Amino acid sequence: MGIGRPRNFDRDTALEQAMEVFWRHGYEGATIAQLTDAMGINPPSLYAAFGSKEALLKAALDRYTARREAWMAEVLGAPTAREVTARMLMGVAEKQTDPSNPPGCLLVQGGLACGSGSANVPFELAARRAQTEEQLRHRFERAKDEGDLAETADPAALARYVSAVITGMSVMASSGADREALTQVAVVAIKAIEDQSVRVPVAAN
Amino acid sequence: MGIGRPRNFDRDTALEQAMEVFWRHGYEGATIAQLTDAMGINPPSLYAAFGSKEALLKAALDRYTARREAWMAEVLGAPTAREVTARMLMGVAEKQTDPSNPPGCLLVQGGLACGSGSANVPFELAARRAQTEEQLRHRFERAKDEGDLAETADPAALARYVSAVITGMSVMASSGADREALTQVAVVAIKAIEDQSVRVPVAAN
DNA sequence: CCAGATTTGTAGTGCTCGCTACAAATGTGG
DNA sequence: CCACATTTGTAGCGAGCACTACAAATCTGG
Repeated sequence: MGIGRPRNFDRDTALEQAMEVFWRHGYEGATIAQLTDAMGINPPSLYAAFGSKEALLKAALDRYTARREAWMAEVLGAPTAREVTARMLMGVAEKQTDPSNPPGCLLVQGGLACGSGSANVPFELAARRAQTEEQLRHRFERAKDEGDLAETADPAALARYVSAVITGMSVMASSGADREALTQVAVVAIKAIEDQSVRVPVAAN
Repeated sequence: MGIGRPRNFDRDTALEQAMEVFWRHGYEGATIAQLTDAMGINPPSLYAAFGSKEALLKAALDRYTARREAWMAEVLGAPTAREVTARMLMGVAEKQTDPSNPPGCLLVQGGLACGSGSANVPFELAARRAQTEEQLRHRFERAKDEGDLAETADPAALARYVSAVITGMSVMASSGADREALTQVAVVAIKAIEDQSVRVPVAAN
């Protein structure tokens, strides 16, 4: 009783290529032919390894979010809410214009509106975007506890705000905005957070 | 020589329904069957009246932007940059959660990433979004001339920022955010503009 | 009331979609 | 070296896509 013929492609490498296709064309815009072509395999291999087009997307989303976790941890480790926001938005401006990836964010480009047959794809993407917002909210709540954010500040509202700016930057990037344009947006956006930060009088210390 | 059988549907009414379908499902997600069903006509009538699916989308986009022109004029008529931004963002929060329309903005929901056969649709949408940004930039340039914005303010950057926030709010709305959540975002976002506004000492006048 | 012009509804067209049946190929265990 | 398990490439499945050929229907002008 043998173990069978071994597959001759690397699952992670293939998934990486699939992610790029979804990123560039969206879930519905990406065809199986494009995917298998980019992955360097044939349709049966794709279905044996991932199950379906939608399951392949979810695997790609998992890979995408997992890759950003290390960076997110670094961002959230900044000492103040202002610094968290600054690192976040400046990092986003950089990452979303990284020429080694398609522009924008997979969680947005993947598909905001889909046909009736793929109605749950937008929900899947929205749920993953919401995770980032929640991480920011927790961080801002901590900042408020630590006295870093003003007593009147609303951590949930601030997190929603930063999340919205990130999404807006993502759409801008996907439609051709360059790094400088995104950085300008980030710089302005940060001011709204500074406004709610407790200013430590540096000279007085 | 007769004039022919009269069409028995109203072009504008049908276009209105088509716009809703594109808004809800995106360009690629909307099928001709869904469109003709919503419009209450048959495919040959659609093609005779609009030419093609893509031409129908463009007609819907024209209708969409034309409808917003009156509102935009009112927004841009506000006396200060801060007030323009406030009216803009608060209005967006309201409009994008108007239950009589699909949530979000057609210029975003229409399709950020498309398949290779519809590659110019995202460009078409981006160009129309850019129009709003340009209107804001002109208004902010005027505000700077009028001394309403600080000398150090960058009208183009501010316009890009407001445009990005609008887009971010649109995506949030499309994924279920309610009016209150969007309003919170707007309130925070406005602070970044206030920061660059020249404060008129009210009590001193 | 007829001739010409246009729209209508029916019923498809060819094409591409996501997905899979099948047999040859390639590995391991006995 | 043979039996078995799994993957591979080919080739094509039914379904749904955007779009249209066609003839009946409905108008106006004479």
